[in-house]
Parts: sequence; C-alpha cells; structure tokens
Amino acid sequence: MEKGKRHISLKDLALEIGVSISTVSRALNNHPDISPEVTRRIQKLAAEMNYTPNPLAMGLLKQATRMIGVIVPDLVTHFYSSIISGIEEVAEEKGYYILIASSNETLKKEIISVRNMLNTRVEGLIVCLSQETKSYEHFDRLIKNDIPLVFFDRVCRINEVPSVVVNNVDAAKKITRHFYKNGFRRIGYIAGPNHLNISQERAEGYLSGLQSCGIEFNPELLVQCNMSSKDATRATGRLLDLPQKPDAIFGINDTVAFAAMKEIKRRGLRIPEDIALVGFTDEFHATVVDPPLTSITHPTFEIGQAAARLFFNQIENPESEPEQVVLNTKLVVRKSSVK
Amino acid sequence: MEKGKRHISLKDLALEIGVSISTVSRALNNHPDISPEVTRRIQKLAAEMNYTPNPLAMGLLKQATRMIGVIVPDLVTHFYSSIISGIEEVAEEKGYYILIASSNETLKKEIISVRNMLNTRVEGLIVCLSQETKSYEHFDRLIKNDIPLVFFDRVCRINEVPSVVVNNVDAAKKITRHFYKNGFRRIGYIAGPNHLNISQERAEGYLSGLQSCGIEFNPELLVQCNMSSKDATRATGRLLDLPQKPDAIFGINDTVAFAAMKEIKRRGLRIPEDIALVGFTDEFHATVVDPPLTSITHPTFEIGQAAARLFFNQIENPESEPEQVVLNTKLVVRKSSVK
DNA sequence: TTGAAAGCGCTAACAG
DNA sequence: CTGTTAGCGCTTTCAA
Repeated sequence: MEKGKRHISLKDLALEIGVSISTVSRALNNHPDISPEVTRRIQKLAAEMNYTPNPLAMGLLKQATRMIGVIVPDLVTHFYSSIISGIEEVAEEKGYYILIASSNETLKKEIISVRNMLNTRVEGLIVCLSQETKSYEHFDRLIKNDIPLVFFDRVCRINEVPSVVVNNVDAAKKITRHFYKNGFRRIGYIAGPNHLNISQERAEGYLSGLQSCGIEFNPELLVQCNMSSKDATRATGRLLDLPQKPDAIFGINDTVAFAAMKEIKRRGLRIPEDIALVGFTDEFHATVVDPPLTSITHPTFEIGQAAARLFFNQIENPESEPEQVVLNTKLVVRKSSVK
Repeated sequence: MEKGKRHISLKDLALEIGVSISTVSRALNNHPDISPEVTRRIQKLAAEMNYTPNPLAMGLLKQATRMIGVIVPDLVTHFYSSIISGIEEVAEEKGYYILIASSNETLKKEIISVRNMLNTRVEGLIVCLSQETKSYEHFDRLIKNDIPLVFFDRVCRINEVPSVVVNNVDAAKKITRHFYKNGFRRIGYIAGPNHLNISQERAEGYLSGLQSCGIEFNPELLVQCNMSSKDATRATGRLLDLPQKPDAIFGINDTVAFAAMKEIKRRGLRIPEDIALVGFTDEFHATVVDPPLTSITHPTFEIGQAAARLFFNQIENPESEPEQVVLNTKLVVRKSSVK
C-alpha cells in the first residue's frame, strides 16, 4: 500500500489478486456465483489488508448515509446528553451514526442546524425544539419530502410528525396533589415560555391538580421565565417577594429548579421547612443537591430510545402514520417536599 | 423535481438550463472562464432550487469528509459534554462536523469506536482515554498513517501525539497546601487507577504538597478507586473507617467528589466541620451541591477548543511536531473546605 | 467560452 | 463463474 494511502479499496484487492473489481465485490458479499476458492482467497486478503467498504462510495450509490441528525437545545445538560445516549444505543444497533448539533436554545441556530444537517445528507432528524421556537417552517422541507423526522420533549405538529413526550399534565397534577397531601396550600409554579408544549401541559396539570384539591387558582403564584438560570432566579424572586409567599414551589425543569433552590437558600429560607420545592429533573441531579430534591424524574434514556425507534420506523415504513409515544414519569419523593 | 428526490444535483441544473454539467460546476465555483451572463443564470437557478453540493460526492473525490471523530469515556458527564461543546465550536468555524462516540469507560468499546470511526472515514480523532485503557495499540494505525489524532485530559504517547491537559501536579499541590493553611493536617486523597496520567500526576502534586508543608506522607490516607460512584463510595468508607480518620479529603474528579460527599453525609459527619472536602470538578456542579464545593475547576470549554485547534494544526501542517497544551486550573474556595 | 471524458469506490445489469 | 459497463455527484484535465 503506497504511503499516505489510508484506506484500501476493491481496486487494490483486485490488482493484488489479479481479478476484476466486480469479482472482488461479489466475493466479499458472498455472492453464490463466485467459486468458493476465489471467494476464500479474496476474503482472506481483504481481512489481512483491513479492507472496509468506503461509506462515501456506498452513500453515493445508495443515496443513504446511515447518519441521523440530532438537534438539541444544549449539549451540556444531563437531560439531553442522557437522551442522546439512548438515541445512540438504538442507532448503533442499526449500524447508524448520529450527528449532533446544539441550537443553544435559539431559533436562529436551530434553523441553521437543520439546513446544515440536510446539506450533510443525514437520512433524517431527531429534534428537541429550542426554547425560542414558535414557528416551524424550517421543518417544512423535511415533511414535504418525507424525510424522517422525530420530535421529543418539546414538540410541534404532532399530527404530522412522530414524537416522544412524557405525561406532562399528569405529572404536574401529581406534584400539586403531593404538595397538598403534605399540608402545603400556597403552591407556586415557575413556568417556561407559553408556546412550548411542556410549559402549557404542566400548567394545565397544575391547574387541574389545584382544582382537584379544592384550591382556588391564584394567578400571582404562576410566574414565567425563559428557563435560563438567571431568569429563573428572578422568577423565584418574584414569588418570594409576594406579600403572601408561597409555601411550596415547583419548577418546570432542572435549570429552573436549581436556580430556585439557590435563590431560596440565598434568602435564608429553609427547604422544606419554609418552602417546599419540587422539580422536573433527572435522577442524577435530584440526588446530588441538598436537600435531595423531590422530583418528577424523566426516563431520559428511554426517551432517546423511543425517539430513535420512531425514526427507524419511518425509515422502514415510510407510509406509517405519525405516532406519539407518551412515556410515564415517576414522582420520587425526597426531603425537599416533606416537612 | 421528481417526487422522492430529496436533493438536486448539478445534472438537474444542467438539464434545466441546457448546458453541460461542467459548465454548471464552473459557474458555481465562479470560474473566470464562464461568461458572466451564464454564470449569473446558473447561480440564480441554483439558489432558487436550493442546490447544495453533495458532500458524499465531494468526499469521494477529495478523500476528505470534513468529519472529526470524538471519543469520550461517557456522554452524560458535564465535564465531557462541555469539552465537546468547545470542540464543536472550533469545528463549526472550520466547516467540520463531529461524530461522537462513548467508550463507556471500557477499553473494548474504545477499540471498537476507533475502528468504527476510521471505517466511517473521519479525517482524524480527538480522544479521552477510557479508564481501563493501559495499552495503546489501537492507535497505532492512526500514528503510522499520519491520521490526525489528539488526546485530552487522559493522555498517552505524549511524544508522538499532541495533547491537551491541565496542570495536574500543580493543582493537587495547591489543594494540599490550601488544606494545610486552613488548619487541616490529616489530608486524604482518593485517587483513580494508577496507569492514568491524571491519577499519577495528582498523586505527585499531593505528595509534593505534603512535603512542602512538612507533613509526612501516610500511605493509609491515599486510597484508590476505579472512579465509579460505587467504588468511590467504598474508597471513602475506607478512609472514614481508619482509626485515625482524615480531617480533609480530596477526590480525583467529579464523580469521586460527589460520592465522597454523599458518603460523608450519610455517616452523619459534617462538611467542613468534621471533614473538609475538595474536588476536581467543573464550575456548575461545584455550586449546585451543598455545601458548595471548593474545587479545582477545569476550563472545560477551553480544553475542547484547544484540542480542536491542535487537530486542525495537524490537518494544516502535517509535518509539525506533536505539541502539548497545558491549561491552568483555578482553585476556587467555597464552604466545603473552610471551617 | 464550453463540452466531453476520466476517475474517486462501489454495485448491479448485462455479456460472455 | 467472471469481466465489462454504467452510473451515483462532483471536479478537472484535455479538446474544441
């Protein structure tokens, strides 16, 4: 093999053995036409020379790259990286690679990422919408051309696009009722932007939970933030500044819950004695903080697996109807919400 | 565009305008030979039809995929995901994509990942060794064929392969001296596997720190673990079971530090009153736990950026000597180590 | 100023 | 049983 040549090709093998390229190709694919003897020799040489088919050539030929584009709001949150692990596991089984991009929670970067990934010829996308995303035209091209697409967690167009979500309404309701059962009555909720399904659905569960406990909804106790740490801290502040403070708070996600925890502590209030706190988080973070955080824990790895399965379902059954997978969350009670 | 056709090609444009494929190619590359008029028409049509060059075809032709393989011990630790963000940022500037794989801290998966990524024709690899890795033959093929390779954090073959590390010796020494200055004398260290440079170097800094404070090294106070949560908990237990417990402990990384923190608390000991604790962690986690953890914080994003830059340096200057970038860490003092 | 042809690595239809 | 040819999308000589 000449210097600088990093991968060998069918041609190299053919030259070496003195047969044609197609014979080599067939031999390696165990085509029955080729004589056992020749097949054996070719396969032996291929193994010795570390031959592996060039995916670029295969991709060109078959118009299939075996790559999935994954776009998440950020890479550094455990929630997303754990979901990505789940996607990767299923993708690997199928011999697919994943290409990861982060929207940094901005619509602009999300649009660019969608375009870049399509340009790279991924076979489709698995996406969690950015916090800013409330128009969805950048997915039109995928939908129109039947390019596989799956949304998870923050979703849209659920009638056209398969998606994976958790039972947000039910989960928020469970939190509210848990507070009630533990004697809390002024229950606050720190929501995210209104256009996100997760924010809406959790608000809905919150309201329904209050109602089922016979508590009247007090609009002062529902505050919004953009889900950044900073804004979540401010939102927490607004709750704590109320003439009648809440005695319990739940936050829409990890970032919000931790920001709330820090702010509550910073003001010298105790959790759960002065204010109970519950989050929507993942297993890991909930146990590392102090006090351990009662929370709805997301089955993150499973979310990723389910999203990948929906993706391959589209690859394998292009005509199938968009399906929505709803995964169950668990309310895990820890110290932060029980006096 | 016929149905099912997801991307248009030079051929489509050529057919549409009625010129040859090569003319289209030249026009799009602003080749001076093509008449301005034709060039204009072609570029206009290309824009309208959303033409983007097929990277598979380009890759085949140029033998360059513009993809970098990144292999990390795991995906879900903030330390790694943050480093990946840094790599991604630089890669994006250069128009490269990154392909991510996790070794799950096993040598077996690391070897498979290296092979898979090469098979995918990445242009090179950026790697953090798995915890198990103490033989390095699986990188031979890269080194021999001058395929760009960069190690970070856990490194090997530093004379042959460019790498990015932090000033481990100095950092561990700083921790030890910090303990001393704050009145702690029985200082324990929970190390990782001996073959890892980070473990060795931090042990070296620990010893040198002790010496510079005039404390005699007590082998009982240096325990090892495999850096899993479970084993770190056991290692902490061994320190706490000593007839003469340490009054201060530092752990080799995030996982170890948090496991130690949980175990110390579980036994009813207070931090820092009974035992002071310092970790090697990242900014985020150190502040979310309670008490806030004094720690050497890694410049994770910068580690990623530096690794990517070393990578591109190899692409652009194949003959350059392997360089080692050493980044500085900071000791950030928080409650966990000050009585 | 433009077109034709070759070649990157591979498979598959068609010929022997 | 094996070789030849064409073509996936693109760039780049070489010819005109």
